[in-house]
Amino acid sequence: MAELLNLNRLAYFTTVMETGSFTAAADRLGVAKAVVSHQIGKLEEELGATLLQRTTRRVTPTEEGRLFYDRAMIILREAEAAYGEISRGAVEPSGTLRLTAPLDYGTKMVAPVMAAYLRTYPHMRVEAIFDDAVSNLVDEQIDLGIRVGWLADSSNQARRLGTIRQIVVASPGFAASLPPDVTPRQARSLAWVGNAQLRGIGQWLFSREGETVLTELNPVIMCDKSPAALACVLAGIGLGVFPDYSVSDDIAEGRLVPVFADWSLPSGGIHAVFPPARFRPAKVRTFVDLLAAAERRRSRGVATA
Amino acid sequence: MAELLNLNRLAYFTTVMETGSFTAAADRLGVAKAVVSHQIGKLEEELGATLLQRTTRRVTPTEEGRLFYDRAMIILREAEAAYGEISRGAVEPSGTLRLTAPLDYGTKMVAPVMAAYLRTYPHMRVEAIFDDAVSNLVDEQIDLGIRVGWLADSSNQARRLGTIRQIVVASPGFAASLPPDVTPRQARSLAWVGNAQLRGIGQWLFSREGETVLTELNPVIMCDKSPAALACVLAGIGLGVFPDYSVSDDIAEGRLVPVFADWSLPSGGIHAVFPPARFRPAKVRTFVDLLAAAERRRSRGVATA
DNA sequence: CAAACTGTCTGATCTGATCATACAAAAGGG
DNA sequence: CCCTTTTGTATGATCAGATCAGACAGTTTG
Repeated sequence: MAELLNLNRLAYFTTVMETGSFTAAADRLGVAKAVVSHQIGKLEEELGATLLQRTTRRVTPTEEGRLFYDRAMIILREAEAAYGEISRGAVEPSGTLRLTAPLDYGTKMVAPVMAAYLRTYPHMRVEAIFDDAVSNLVDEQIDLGIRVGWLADSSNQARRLGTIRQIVVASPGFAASLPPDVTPRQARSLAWVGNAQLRGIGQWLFSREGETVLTELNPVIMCDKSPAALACVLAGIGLGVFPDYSVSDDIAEGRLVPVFADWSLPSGGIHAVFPPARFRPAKVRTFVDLLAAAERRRSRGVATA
Repeated sequence: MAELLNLNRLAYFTTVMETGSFTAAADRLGVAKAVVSHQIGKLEEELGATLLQRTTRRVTPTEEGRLFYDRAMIILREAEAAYGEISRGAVEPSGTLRLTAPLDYGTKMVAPVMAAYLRTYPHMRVEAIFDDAVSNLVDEQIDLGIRVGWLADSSNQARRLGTIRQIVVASPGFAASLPPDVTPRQARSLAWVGNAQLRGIGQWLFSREGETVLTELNPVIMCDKSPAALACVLAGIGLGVFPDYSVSDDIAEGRLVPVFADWSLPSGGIHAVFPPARFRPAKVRTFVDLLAAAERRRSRGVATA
């Protein structure tokens, strides 16, 4: 495995074969005649065979030359195809996109984007892993991770797609049972549905026009999965804190109502995180663009609602 | 057709893929780690895509990397095969040997060597052009030319295979009709069969132990093909001058007898001439070796006869 | 926490590709 | 037959880029 073949010389050789002249080949390649002459000489030396019979006037291939030309052309075509395929993949999505997203955000936001993505790029394949907090993008060979909340990772590159607001909601029935002038200050005395998915379980910071209230909630039920917690709130068990995207439909259709609507909780970010790489494949870039657009649409919708 | 792809980097990449490590790849390639790192980086830059995910601890291919590896392996295998095929051709005969030889020498000497050659290298093909004085080896794509007599060409490389002696012969019947003490001095008064193939038609220089006779012959028949001239002599029309190889059989079997046996005519050379080339293919080299051996055998046979 | 190993970076070095020019040989034109 | 043009090659200067040795930061392992 000692000596490497210098494959770059193949292009010189095939060009000479095609043009039938060193001078013409040099022109086409944009180098000096002497370079072509030298490179062909080196190639012949490597092969230990004469490829081209050169009179001062004409250059004709030997039998070896003709044989080698066919092989060289195959190699170059193959190489061009390989380079093209990969380089095109940098422009146009191709292959399989492996992504991961939190379950609730995934079902609400990512799944529709996946559908749109597959409509736009029908020959793509998508593998989605809907799980909260995936360990390692590199080990799992994941192209794209969606993280909602507050980024913990540091080594991965990330792009912010949007913002989540956390909203306190209750079923209309439960909301009606609350005192009309209730504020977060009475939070501890109310019935809460806890959601282990969101951080800051212990304390929540409510704020309104510079006025802030830091309070502990008092979960009467603690669920470790968002959909379960949501189901509890829908059932009228108590108040719950959820990211806007997961309750917006229920609010719009009257199944839930916001509570403390003029107060706000700390907002988190929605981030796309990528494994460390010099270049971002098109399949990832386009998907993230789609998702970001969906996020912008959503935030406008929320803003106007 | 502007930018050339640097195909040499493919070997770096495949080695990293196979060893699964930059360090191991560097070892196998016999270069520094930094070189491999740099070359892979350049390759990824050329492609505009990341091929290998590298943690400090492990290196895993991306989807593009795995895809590209397959293509790269095909290319490298193809290249190795192409180089091998040609390089092997420099050691072991392969392909087609195109040769040219004079008709008479060809039928007597070259044809048997061709037979032996094909027995030794059964997968070879030979194209023989039996014609006297072929114009241009390069234009006709001829690998090997046999020239008998006196070399005129200058630009081609040549190798001397042997010597021809020219012999004056006659049929036994015609020889019997000659005066027993006839010498070349009486040449002009004898009946000659002319052979346009041999040069020096006009005058012949006979020599014996320092004694020389320059004389003109007197052709009663002039043939432009050696075999025809030979047929005339065999028919007893007159004396003829022929190269030794073309009459040795007839002499041995008594159909012809030498005349002026103790005189000699200018001897010529038998040469193998080659088109200008840096390297001589094995198919040519081996054939010439065989022919040279046959010539040595012949000259010994003549010497002992 | 230390040791070993990873891939990458840095600056010096040097191979080898490239260039501009000159040249010999051959073909074509007058 | 001379002259011009065009061929591929030779030459020496120049420069890009490959290579190397060593240092480095990060991770895994014990």
